[in-house]
Parts: sequence; C-alpha cells; structure tokens
Amino acid sequence: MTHQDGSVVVRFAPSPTGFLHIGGVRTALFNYLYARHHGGKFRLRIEDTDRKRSTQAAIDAILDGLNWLGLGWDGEVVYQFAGAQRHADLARQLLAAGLAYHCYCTPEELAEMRAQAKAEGRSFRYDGRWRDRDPSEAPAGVDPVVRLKMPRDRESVIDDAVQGRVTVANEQLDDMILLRADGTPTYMLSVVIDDHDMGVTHVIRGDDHLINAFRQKQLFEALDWPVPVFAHIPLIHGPDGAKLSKRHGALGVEAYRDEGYLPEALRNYLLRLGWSHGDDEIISDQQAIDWFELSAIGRSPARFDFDKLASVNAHYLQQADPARLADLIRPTLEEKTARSLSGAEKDRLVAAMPFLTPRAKTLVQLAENAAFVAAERPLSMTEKAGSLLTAEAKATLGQLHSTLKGINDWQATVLEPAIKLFAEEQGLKLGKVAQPLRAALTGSTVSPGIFDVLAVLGKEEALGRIEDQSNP
RNA sequence: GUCCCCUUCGUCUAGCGGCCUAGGACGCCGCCCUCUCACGGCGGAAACAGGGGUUCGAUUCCCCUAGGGGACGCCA
Repeated sequence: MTHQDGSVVVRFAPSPTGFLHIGGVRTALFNYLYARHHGGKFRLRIEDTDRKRSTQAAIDAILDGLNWLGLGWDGEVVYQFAGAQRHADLARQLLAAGLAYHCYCTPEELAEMRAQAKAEGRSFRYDGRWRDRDPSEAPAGVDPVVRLKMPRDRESVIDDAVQGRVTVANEQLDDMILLRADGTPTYMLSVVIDDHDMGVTHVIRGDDHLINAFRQKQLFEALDWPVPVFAHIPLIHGPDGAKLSKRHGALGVEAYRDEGYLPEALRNYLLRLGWSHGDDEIISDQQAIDWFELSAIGRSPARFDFDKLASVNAHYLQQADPARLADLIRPTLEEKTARSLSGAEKDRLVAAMPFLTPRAKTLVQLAENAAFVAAERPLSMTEKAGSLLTAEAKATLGQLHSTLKGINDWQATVLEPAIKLFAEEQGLKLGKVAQPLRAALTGSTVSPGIFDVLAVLGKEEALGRIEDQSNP
C-alpha cells in the first residue's frame, strides 16, 4: 500500500466526449500536484473506448487545455483504444479460467429487468442468470457479452485516501460487463488493464467513480495484479449547489481563458476549492507542490464561486510581468482598432500596466481599461466624458496646454506639482482640471491617476489629445 | 426507490476534546485615503443543521432524524 517517493505514478484519464470542464481540470491538478510532490510521474490517458462519442476535437481541447494550464504530463499520451486487442484477450483469458462468463441477455431483456426492479422499489442489479448456465442453452442469434464473476455474499472494503474506509455489500455489485456483444472492451475492463500496464500506483479521480472502484478492485484481483491506492475527490457544484451545468461553471477551460483568467489564478483557486493548508489563500506553484497531500482534501462537495476566482485572478494580475500582460491583451486592442499597434503604443501599453492592473480583475477588463493607450486622435468620447467638456472646461484645457508645453521633464512627479499649481493659479479645485483633462486624454471619466496617464502617453501624444479638446 | 458519501458565517475554509467570547479569505456594509475608478488601510454584520448519548468538558467521538450530493448503462 505504501509507495516510495519516485515510484508514484498517477494519471489523468478524461474521455474525449466533450470539452475539458472545470471539474476535470481540478482532478488533473490534484494528480499533477501529487506526482510532483512525490517526484513521481503524471501520465495522461485518453479514454476513447466509446468510438461513437469520442472526437478529435475533444482530444485537442483536452491537450490544449492542459497545456494552457501548465499541467504538463510525463511521457507519451496513451490512447486507450489502442490497447483494445490486449484488453479483449485478457477478458477471454478470464473466460477460459472460469472467472468470467458469457451472458446472453438482450438489451431488451435487461430493460425489462430494470423496469421491474424500479416498480418494486429495488435498485437494479443484473441477477447473474447466465453465470452458471450451460452455454448450450444459449439462444440462437444473440451475441453474448462477457461478464466478470463478482463475489455474491459478504462485503468489500476500500481504504480510500480521501473518503476513508468505505464498505459495500457485495450484493450491491453485479457482474460487470467486460466485453460488449460486438467484442469490444468496456471502460471497466480497459481502465484496470491500462492502469496496471502503466504502473499506476494511485488512482485520483472524481467521486462519481467510487462504486466503480469496488468493481475494478475485483478485476485487479481476478487478474492477480496489485490494487492501486484509490483517492476519490468530491465533485464541484455550481453556485446554487446543484450539479455544475453549462449555466454556471461547466464550461470548457477555454471559456475561462477567454474570460480573461490567468492559468496560475485558476490553479490557485481550484486548489483551494476543497483543499486547504491552514489559512493560506495565495499559494505559489512551489508551495502547492511542497504542501499538497491527499489527506487535506475535504470530503464534501464545494461550490464554485466566481467572485472568489475573480479576486484571486486580480491578485495574480498585479503580480504578473507587465510585458506578458501587454502581449496577452494586445490582440484584443488590435482587433478593436483594426490595425497593428505601433512600437510606441506597445511601449506605452507596458508602461501603463502598473496603473491598469489594480483596476482589473480579468484580462478582458484590463484590455477595456487599456483601450485609451492605443486610441486614435481625435478621441471619441463617452457620453459622460463629453458632457464634462463644457466651454469653460475647454478654455481651461487650452490654458493648461500652454503651461504643459513648457515642461520638458515629462514625468508624473514633475507634472503633478505643475498641474496642482496651475489649478491653484486658476482658482480651481484640482478636480475641475483633472476631470476634463481625463476626458481629453482617455475619452472617459474613469482611468488611472491623471498624472500617470499623462506620463504614459508621452508629451507629444498627450498635448495633441489636449489640443483636440481645447478652445483657443 | 436502493446503496454510498457529506453537513462550521451567503461561499471557500481553519478547527483534529479544554487554546473557541469559533479564526482567515471572497462577497456585503461603514469609515479613511483621493483628480475619477480602483488598489490599499481600519472597523462591522454573518456559522458549529436538529435531537439524543459518551465525557469533568463537546464544533471536535458515537447514534438517530432532517437536508444535500453521488452511483444505480453493452457511457466513461
């Protein structure tokens, strides 16, 4: 049961039937962290045994999503379907050993049994009617499935690394299907074989697989293989407590990227959702690796809280390298202006970052707030900004223009006292000068501190924008 | 319905029998800072689901009830 550090192997095993949703991301994160913490391997396996529903688009979304999040996996990606032949062979081996059997029940027959169980208020379990029946009684024209013989009495126990000791009566576990009627292996068969073949020591996955663990344990034992440690983590719920749906959080990771969340922020938020290390909230990647342990994972499902995610994101936005942020939002700005940004504009964008990040929670907001940097003269005004530019205000701007023109050391620490003095001389409160100036410079009533805006824009551009809105 | 799991502020959580007049974070409210909006600083409201036990002592251990979630596919 115990594994030496370095020998730990975990895997993230999504099925490529849809986007990589947030719950899957958290599962991947926990696996990744566990592997890194122990110096082990984090493998990626695509569970594509359901040929009808698996798509290349979904596979791409998973790979792209993990890469974007920085959850790099070790070794080659394993495609489960590639092992179908071996999986089927092993099932037949079990058949030959008498540990599995052919079941000739038709889907219709099973549906009937299910309906009856429901009517009687029982939970449906296949009754094993073909378990000991002679194959000679097999009906003609029915392709059989292969089922594993599960123990029929007593109970099974799993010491789950998150859930603790869980006990289930064996009568709750029916004989699971290993091979479909068409001879293809089911997920239940393939996971066990792949996990064994890949040397997986710890299976860390969603809570919804807990009951499956009991069946899979049985298969491991039938194959005479060591059973890995299981760790079933609680699912994530939407803000309303219900299962995550498209309405709230069950979006693909790319949706979070598009909404302007930084991967490190999403990692930090997801780590803290259902896992804790005392009162720590902001956790670096290194700390996450150092501190992560399965026993600290909570057992109750947690709700996804967008406000908190935004708050964590705001923190990382302020920490981030200005040049990186400028690169991230530049495409948005260029799309808006329908042209490439000039070198000067790019420099201004980087220079403006320290003043822009405290005002944004997402990259989307950051880009909106940064729009003035690349705006073209004459600036278009928001309604509020326009109403600020009264005849008097324009006159004031005209006078300010001449004052500013004489300043050569164009930086905030110089501009601030100069403008305050100007306001004083004009008998105006600073706001009376600053607000029209802000409108002229940004086209808006909301922006970073006006002296910083001035400095970021540079003398020539700033004076030009002021002139555009001035009365002589 | 059956089985399994869960239950501390609105949300994420700290707490692993006495340190708890229950702490932190997000959100919310108020004040300060202030050229706008933010950031920041200070302060505030806000929780141990209910009932039984065990114990000198329960948020912490046990049982029951209620509520929530998950599973019940020839899907994964």
